[in-house]
Amino acid sequence: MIDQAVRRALPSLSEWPADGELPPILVEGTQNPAHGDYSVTLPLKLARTLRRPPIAIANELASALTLPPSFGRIAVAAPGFINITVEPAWLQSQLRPIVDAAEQWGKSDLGRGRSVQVEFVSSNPTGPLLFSHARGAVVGDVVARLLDATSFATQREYYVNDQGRQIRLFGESVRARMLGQPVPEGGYSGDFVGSLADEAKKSGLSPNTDALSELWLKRALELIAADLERLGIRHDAWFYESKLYPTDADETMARLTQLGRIVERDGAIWFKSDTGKDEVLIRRDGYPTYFWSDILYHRNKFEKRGFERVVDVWGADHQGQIGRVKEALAVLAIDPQRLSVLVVQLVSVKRGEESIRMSRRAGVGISLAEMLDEVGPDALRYFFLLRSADAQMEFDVDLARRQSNENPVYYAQYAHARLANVLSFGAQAGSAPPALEHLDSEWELELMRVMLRWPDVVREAAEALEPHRLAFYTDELAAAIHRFYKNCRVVTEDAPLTAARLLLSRAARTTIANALGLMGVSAPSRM
RNA sequence: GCGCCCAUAGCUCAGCCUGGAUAGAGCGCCGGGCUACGGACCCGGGUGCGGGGGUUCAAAUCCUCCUGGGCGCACCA
Repeated sequence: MIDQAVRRALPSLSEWPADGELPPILVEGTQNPAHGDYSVTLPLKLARTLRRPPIAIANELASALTLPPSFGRIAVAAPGFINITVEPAWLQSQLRPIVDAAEQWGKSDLGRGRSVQVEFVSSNPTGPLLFSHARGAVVGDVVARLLDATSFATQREYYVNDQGRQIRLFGESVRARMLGQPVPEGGYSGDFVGSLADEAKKSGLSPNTDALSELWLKRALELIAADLERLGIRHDAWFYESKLYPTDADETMARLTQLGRIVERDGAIWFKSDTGKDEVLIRRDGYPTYFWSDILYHRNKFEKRGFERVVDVWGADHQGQIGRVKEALAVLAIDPQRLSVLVVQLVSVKRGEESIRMSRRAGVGISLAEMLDEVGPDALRYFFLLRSADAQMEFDVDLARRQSNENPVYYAQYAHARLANVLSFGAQAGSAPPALEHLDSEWELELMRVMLRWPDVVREAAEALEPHRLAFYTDELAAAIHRFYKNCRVVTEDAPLTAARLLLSRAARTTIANALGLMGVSAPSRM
């Protein structure tokens, strides 16, 4: 709204700046409340191109700036800021709409129904999920929730590697176990293999490798889905790699051959890259490489299924593949910009004084289920969301399982529980028309200001694909709620004031419930 | 050697994309706070942008070099 007002006022400047010279963001929030709620730094930025003192530009722009009458006050500050302070009356008038919007509060039509796919987890179905998969799972899920909340038609997909040499090893490993033979080279051992062998024997399944591979896949995916379910995650689609053969593969191979991108060498089939580093697509032994199936899979997403955008959530150890997948897309005349790859950095686990790195190569296997037993889904999710995905992080198990003020997830949940409690306590208070104008203490005004940022937070987090912004916002909101609660008695003898504070409490509860909800963290009414 | 990520308070991390007015939060530490809706709370206390150049009226933020950590660079998965 303010942004538009600024844009409308611009033509009044004696020297109208070219549109292309305008920065994308004209209005920003201030850090210091003394400067008001919003500030416009445009005069400072324009000073150079207009060759005029910034303060003069600020004065001219400010005098042309018209805001809705009750909205706020405009002031110019040296060396060329335009500051805007929102009026309490305007803040107070926003409470009822928030309560009425309920779970819609914060949602927007940013995406306007455009289709986007979020592909995440997609871990090889070797068995139950490991803790090392959890971060990507949470990040992907919350990205999908953000896209849902901003009106994208979102699909959550899990890509299943059910093709290639590994899948044969599954069956061979179970077969070996059934027959009491040694584990095949590169094969698997352990509880999962044992239980599958038992199941096959009981059901009278013959030790046939293909059938056992199929059984493995089925059971492994069930376990994975169950682990994800406990984390509050459900995929809309499970896409099997084997679906890409032979049709997609043949079509794509024909296209690339026609484009002169295919070369045969040393018995293998290669992709000719502009980088000078060619990549194998089909190995000498006839099995496709991951690169080849990645190409087929992404072409399938864009061309066959018509997603406008695709978000892939990958682990840091797959970073190197981004460039070549995008190159292949470009060669196939698919705009690589339509693919966003979120790289989630590695997590190490800290227990006591000991820190263990969860890299795939290190082969450290703490199962996700085990960790969920220990810390629960809420703490797990919230901890991952308290870091930006592109920073390595340390997961402190002792802290996550601690039920005390040291654990940040309780701070936010407690704020919600407090509001729920005061609302049920206040329900007995008689109804009176709320005296909104009495919500004028610093704590009440601050709480309203924080609440009203919520839709911007959702939109910006969705645009940037940065779910951690939700967690930081939630923490800020919870702080404002706690301060309000401590300093403003809600239920009092003063009925109109009580009604007003109850309305504020309802609006705040709506906001924090929606914030926790978008993160997939529960919002308990008592704890 | 090449590519990507990271380096901000004692610790764990936001802020960087889109430069702006005294750089933030949690934990830990010290000191305070309940006659009333839940003390898992609130209030006060402070030290910091890894280093060097550069661009700019203005740099944690942009460019560059360096240092230190992580992950890749397979006819592995």
